[in-house]
Amino acid sequence: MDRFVSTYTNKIDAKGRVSIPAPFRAVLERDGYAGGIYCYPSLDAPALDAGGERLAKKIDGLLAGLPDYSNERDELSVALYGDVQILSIDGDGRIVLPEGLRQHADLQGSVTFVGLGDKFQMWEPGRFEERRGAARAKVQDHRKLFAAGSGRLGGDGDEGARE
Amino acid sequence: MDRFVSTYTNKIDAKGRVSIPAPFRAVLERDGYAGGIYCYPSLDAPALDAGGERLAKKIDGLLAGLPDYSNERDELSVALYGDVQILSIDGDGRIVLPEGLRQHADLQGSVTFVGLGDKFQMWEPGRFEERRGAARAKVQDHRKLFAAGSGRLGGDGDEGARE
DNA sequence: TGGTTCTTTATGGGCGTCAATGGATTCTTA
DNA sequence: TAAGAATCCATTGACGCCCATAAAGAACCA
Repeated sequence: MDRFVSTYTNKIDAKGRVSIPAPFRAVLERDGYAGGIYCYPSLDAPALDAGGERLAKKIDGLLAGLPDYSNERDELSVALYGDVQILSIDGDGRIVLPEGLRQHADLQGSVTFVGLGDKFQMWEPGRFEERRGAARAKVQDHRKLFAAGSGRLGGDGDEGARE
Repeated sequence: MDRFVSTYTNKIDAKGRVSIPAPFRAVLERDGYAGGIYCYPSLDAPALDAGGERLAKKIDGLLAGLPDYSNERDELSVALYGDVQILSIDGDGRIVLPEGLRQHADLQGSVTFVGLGDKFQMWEPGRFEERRGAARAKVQDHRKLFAAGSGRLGGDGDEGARE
């Protein structure tokens, strides 16, 4: 497996260090680890997005689709690249979160790492719980669509009580 | 045979370990076992859903249709990937249930494994019995309707209590 | 068919390794 | 030289891995 999956919560110590969950580190290494992770404020949430080389390439890909010197490209470049920080991972698998990033996500005592496949996010644990609740509600809404389309996943109507 | 069928109840030991029923393990191995099972809280029941690679691919399939970096994708990712835990299976066919998952399903002393074809669920035995009872009642209702229609009267002793 | 042996499973426990965390020490650079 | 940053070291607790036991089931043989 080479995707970020699952959620973990780790502490920030007095120096602002946080351990990256070991499973995520494993993914990063497989992903062509170049000494650090790419990290930037999420565009639409009080959280940080982060990932390895694959994520960087995806961003490149997005920009490649837009014409050079277009307003759109400039804006996106700034939005995407402008706030990107490369955070180096120390010998013990920890990163230091710079003040700016920490502020955006309102991170203080601890951080929740959320695997999202190609990338992962870092959340203030409380806020993440809220978000998770909302996301679940949304999935419920979409369940009918899933069921109608690509086959059944997740909860199914019969509640498992069959024999 | 390559689907999860039947129900089994196993104990949780002092370390939080549970044996996965051997028949389920056999299915998992055939399913392209990659070192662990995918497990997440059921969206609409106090239970856990779990499965192997096949289940994981279904989740990927759901997300594959959505554009990168859309709000929608992020939200679904949170609910789908973010809630998923990969539980590794030890040499004796056991998994450890993390606190969060255990809470969702209210699991304490033992777990009932319920085969649902592509995946299986884990229930607190008492709760599962309730569900099963309710389901049976429904089945009975249906039977009465059938019986009234076709002449044959229900109400015999076995009450559909087979498995 | 009845009894016996062998295999598989579930379950409990011990132990070594690794990850997370906190603190100390060295290195850089202003 | 002092402040901040990066590296190294130490502790603790969790987790993976191995073995032991017992019960249940299957296969086997008389």
